[in-house]
Amino acid sequence: MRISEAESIVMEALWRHEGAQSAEDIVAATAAAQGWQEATVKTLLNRLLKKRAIAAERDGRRYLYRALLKRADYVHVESKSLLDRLYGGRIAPLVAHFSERSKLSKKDIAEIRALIEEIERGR
Amino acid sequence: MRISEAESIVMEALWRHEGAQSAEDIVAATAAAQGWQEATVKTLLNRLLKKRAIAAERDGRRYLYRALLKRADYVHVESKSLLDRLYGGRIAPLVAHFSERSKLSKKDIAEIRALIEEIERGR
DNA sequence: CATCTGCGATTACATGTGTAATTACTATCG
DNA sequence: CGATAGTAATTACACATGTAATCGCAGATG
Repeated sequence: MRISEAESIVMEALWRHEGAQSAEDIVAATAAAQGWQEATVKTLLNRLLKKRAIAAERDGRRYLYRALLKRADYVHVESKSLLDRLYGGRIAPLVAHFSERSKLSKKDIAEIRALIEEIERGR
Repeated sequence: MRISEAESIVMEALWRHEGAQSAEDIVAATAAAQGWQEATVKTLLNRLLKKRAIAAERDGRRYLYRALLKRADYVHVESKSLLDRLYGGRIAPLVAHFSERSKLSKKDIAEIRALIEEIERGR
């Protein structure tokens, strides 16, 4: 089941906190920044419920929502899809692309180098 | 202007060849693999024309189509969007993600290492 | 108890997208 | 010249998505 762009904004808000959150919390965390009305957030929450990406448990008069879909899983699916579609499924061409295009910063390069070394050290 | 998933398949077919191609060529290059009818490809070509992502020049009774949008630009927009949405705009976390998740192959690692070294050598 | 109020549930509506079928036009062939 | 065939243009239609407004119900309040 696909998560749309707008829905993913709501998911991010849920992922940012461990525990379950009320609709009000989610609205507070997203509406202003996105220029959304509360109703919009409610709709998105309902669609995510339909998609089983989140769960709701009653808490008195209201519901508390929490993510069922894990961020890492979502991130992986999205990333892999992009890598497959645009870079033949390999990561090096992506790095190469950014190195030519956006010019990687010193920091980016140092980070990647450190990562690679760490991976290689770990066999 | 956004290029949809299906439309991008057509763009890829156009990008694969330098010169302009006929609708028939594009159909041959995509329809079977996607399980599309010819009409579907025609629709996509027209939508891409509307979006100014491609251009058509008359060639006798038919048209020859060619990409206006450059693949590198498309790839960049898509990649940057993903990086921004999921990895805080930095590339190292993406590499880290795949190193944990998909397990990078020896070849991937060697490629990335070579890239980094090349970049660093080039200052 | 009658009402208000805060939430969730339902409904709305325009646009985008996937996927075609149908229509219309224009060379070409008999 | 009229029929045919290959193309492109127009129309179709269901479902997804962005973005809300409205409805309805269960407690809180006077």
